[in-house]
Amino acid sequence: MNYWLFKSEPDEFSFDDLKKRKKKTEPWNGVRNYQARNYMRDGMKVGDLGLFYHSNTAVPGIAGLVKVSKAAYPDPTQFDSESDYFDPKSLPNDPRWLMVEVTWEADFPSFVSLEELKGDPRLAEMLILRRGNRLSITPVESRHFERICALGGCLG
DNA sequence: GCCAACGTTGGC
DNA sequence: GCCAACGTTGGC
Repeated sequence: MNYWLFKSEPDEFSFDDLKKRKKKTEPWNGVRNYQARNYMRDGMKVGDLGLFYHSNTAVPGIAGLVKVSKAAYPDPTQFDSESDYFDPKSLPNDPRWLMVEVTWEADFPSFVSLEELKGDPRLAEMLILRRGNRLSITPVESRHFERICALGGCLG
């Protein structure tokens, strides 16, 4: 099993929004970065767990847990000229962008703020904490994942 | 294939 | 709203 971090701006789509979705599931569309796409394509398997991170908001941090419920497949928004995510250079017979689907898995009894993540020496090497990191999807080491779950009061 | 210019991200 | 950091673009 692999672990991941999914960034989302809560003003656009929050962890609570996910919980309110039908089947608590949402296609993770709109990823337009090759490295993030490759993580989805090459690394993500159904059943992998993810940390749902709120970015670009007053108190950034991790709101809860999601599970990858569908493996990578072509993101239809790349072919939709009405969509913000439309990519005229992507061809239907050779799609450039992929997405997975994520499903709500568990709330964190306590939100784990970015400040808290930064303050924990055990998490110092996390990709998300590296300067200038802007990837919307990053892999998470199991030791980091477990530590963050403990901070959030999840999974015993 | 270099690299300057540009647009975006995201914490603060 | 500022701005540092980064990815992408496109002229050469």
